Amino acid sequence: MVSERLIPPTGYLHIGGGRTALFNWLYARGRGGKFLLRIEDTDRERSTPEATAAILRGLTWLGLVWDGEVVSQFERRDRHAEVAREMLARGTAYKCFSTKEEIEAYRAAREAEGASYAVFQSPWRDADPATHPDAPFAIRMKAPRTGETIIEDQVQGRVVIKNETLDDMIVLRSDGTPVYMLAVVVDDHDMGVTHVIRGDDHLNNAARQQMVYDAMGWTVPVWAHIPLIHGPDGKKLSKRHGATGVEEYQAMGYPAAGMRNYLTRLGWAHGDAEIFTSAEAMQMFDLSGIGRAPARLDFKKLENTCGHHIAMADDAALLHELLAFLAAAGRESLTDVQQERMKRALPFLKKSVKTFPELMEKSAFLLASRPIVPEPKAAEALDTVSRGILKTLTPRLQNASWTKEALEPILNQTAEDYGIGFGKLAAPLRAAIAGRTVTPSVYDMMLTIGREETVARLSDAVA
RNA sequence: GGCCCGUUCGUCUAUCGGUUAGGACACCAGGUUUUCAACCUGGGAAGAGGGGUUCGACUCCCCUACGGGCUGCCA
Repeated sequence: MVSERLIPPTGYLHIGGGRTALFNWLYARGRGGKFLLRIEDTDRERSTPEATAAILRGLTWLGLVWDGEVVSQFERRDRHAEVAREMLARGTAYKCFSTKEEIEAYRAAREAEGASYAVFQSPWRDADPATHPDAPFAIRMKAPRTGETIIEDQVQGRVVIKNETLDDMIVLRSDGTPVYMLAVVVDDHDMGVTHVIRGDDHLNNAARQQMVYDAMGWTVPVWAHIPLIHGPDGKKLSKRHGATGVEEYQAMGYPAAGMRNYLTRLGWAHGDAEIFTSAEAMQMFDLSGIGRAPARLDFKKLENTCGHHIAMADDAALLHELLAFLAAAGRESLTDVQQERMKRALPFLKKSVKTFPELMEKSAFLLASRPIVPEPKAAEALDTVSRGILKTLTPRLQNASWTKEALEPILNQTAEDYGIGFGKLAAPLRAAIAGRTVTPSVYDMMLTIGREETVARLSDAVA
């Protein structure tokens, strides 16, 4: 079983969080495990229903379906407090009456003494309960002060932390609310999480969390701390790099399968495998293939990967995803006629396109409706001579069977009649059919829009 | 400041002591072609620096430099 924790502070699924979810998903699904989802919403100011909804939308778009109900960490706060009290009863935690001021004074004093760092050592750690004042208290874990805590990490290796560098972490605040570090451990234990795959910003925290497992006598999960994703400049990914939210990528027109493939390869490798389906990824994915250095986002490679996936996609599924993209991007949807044409065009269009916006761009000829207004450059291709050629061609198309095999001889013959190369004929045809100079193949366009529409557009152009 | 993690072509990476250091993206050149793409062929491009260990280091150890993380009654 595998866990995944996601924090919804800014109301969207960060691309790094998306990749972490993806790794968890691949690992769990590839081994018959469960992919569980928990929203770490104990920070009430940053957690809203909208923020949570955005995260679920992002995951859903990526195709990462989770098992069971989404667990709210905040709603489990009573259970967290219960565990804190149990630690108290077991003697692995104690009541600490030190105030914030006292703690600060302690640290300041140690610093004045020239200490390079100061772990707070509470005077209440071994105090006789009889001396406890009637005052608010926090519950602190009684952490070992000597020895080492060893994290056997599947990605980072064996990480040794000296216990003397860790203070007695507070597990329950003086207002009775649990602290995140306790909540994670309790939730993971209660949910039966066996593998914790998360960002390496939690690597140091793992030592303190492991102490909680030990204090409660619980089985420590398998740890795997993966490096974070950085921006193209190597710096931590932030807003100034542009897209950081998963949903932005949908709006930019990247197909989900391509995103998954790219994100899987970002920081993970399996020999020379580059382009693969999620099913294949599940077979190959392993914690040992994860790199230890942070990886940079490379939009060119993302595009290339997406191009492969669009080309591999099933036409019906692709059309469906295209419509979803249009909705996500706030663009106008396709009419029935446009959808019909799109279905005919997809088999050839998908081969040369990397994103949905590019697909739409190349679909301009099929999206357009009569009369086609040529762009200036296209209009130049419709000079008097060219229009004469089209005038000759048009009637020849009237009764032709609408297949490439049937059309080819007709166009070739027309070009020959005028003593011109095929290119000279294709230019005005492009202008008349699409109103542009850059289009898909003239045959593909004609077959897509059909005979009636083709003849009509040609007639319009020479009228 | 302290502690922890990291560093192979521009980018993502392979290599798990012995290789002409491989692949992919990107880039450059050529080819194909009805335009743009796509596609095909070829090319340039890397072990942060310095010490060790070893017959032999990209691989193991140490130091330095540079990145990143943690160090909270935040998550």
